Amino acid sequence: MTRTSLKEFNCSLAQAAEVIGDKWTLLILREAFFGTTSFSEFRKNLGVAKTVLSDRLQSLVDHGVLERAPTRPGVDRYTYRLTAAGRDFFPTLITLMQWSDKWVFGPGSEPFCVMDKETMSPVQQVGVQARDGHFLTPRETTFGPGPGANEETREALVSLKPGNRAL
Amino acid sequence: MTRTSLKEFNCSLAQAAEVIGDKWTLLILREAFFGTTSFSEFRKNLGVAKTVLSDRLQSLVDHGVLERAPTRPGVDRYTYRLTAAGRDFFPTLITLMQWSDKWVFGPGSEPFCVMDKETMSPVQQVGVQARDGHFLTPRETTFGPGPGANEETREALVSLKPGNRAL
DNA sequence: TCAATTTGGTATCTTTAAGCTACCATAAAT
DNA sequence: ATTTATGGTAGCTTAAAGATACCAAATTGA
Repeated sequence: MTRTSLKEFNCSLAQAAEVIGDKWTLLILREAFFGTTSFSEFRKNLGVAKTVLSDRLQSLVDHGVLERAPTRPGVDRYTYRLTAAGRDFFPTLITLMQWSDKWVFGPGSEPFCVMDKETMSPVQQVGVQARDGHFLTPRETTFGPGPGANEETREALVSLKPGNRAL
Repeated sequence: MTRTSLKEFNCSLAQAAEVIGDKWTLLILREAFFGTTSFSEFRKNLGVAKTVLSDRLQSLVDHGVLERAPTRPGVDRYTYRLTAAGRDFFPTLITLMQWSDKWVFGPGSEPFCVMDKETMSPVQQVGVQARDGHFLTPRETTFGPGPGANEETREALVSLKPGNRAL
């Protein structure tokens, strides 16, 4: 009855879910982007239980999203910092924020504003773009096997015939 | 000791986390985008426990991401379909997939490929763009209060001085 | 300089959620 | 007429969430 792990899924989304598919993890990441680096700062800003914070930080370090380093050599104070892989979650977080801004808070009630530092104008709505740059709706896209698709993935894909897309 | 709810957080990310901050929910959403609409199909494709599936589908319906409708009138067979809000998670899911493609599977081992249906060429890497369309790294962005920022949010923002961004 | 506080945890315990098995009524297929 | 699929609910066991207590080292304040 062990909790099912998604590690064996031949699916990128499942792997991402394994890394950040958890409420506190998402908020810890947000804090990291805000510049939080120490255990106590995370705790103060999020109000999360120490045990849970400890667990999630460890998991993020294990997954290569954060790195833990002594704040000063020889002293057991630690600094958690985003790795390159961690910084690459930036579009994900922004997209999630924009979703809530639109569907939870609604236009005119957004708590935060993310801006281009240079011009101080808000960033664009994030979207999926075709090669020529125009934005695509889900209906205008389709899925195919990638180079790393295994037999199972291929089978799953043939069963979703074009007409099967219920979007 | 009730599990802390994020509903009261004046933060878009927290609200999004409340809706999809769960592994199975993310995979259910993926399936919905693949065109899955029935309880048994979700179950077959994901291998998730019925109780958990039932719970997550209900939550997604409650949050307005999916809608449940009788498959045929008067018969208790149901069809789960993405709402407009649900379809708006498309960029989020694609961004997550692209993250794993890069950091978990690596180039050349991607299980799936998302394509523009018209040209059958892969979609672009999703990113955060400035008004003029150029892509922004986290370091090139900054946060400010939005129109819906409350006092707590404003206070949290002043404490993150420019130099405080540890990116 | 000595006490108080902060930091970054771990250990233990209780409550809550995950997920397995069994069951059930209706509907469709054979 | 019997079997199989659908869309669940109930009940149970295990695992995770989160509160509390504790601790040693470092830092601050009087």
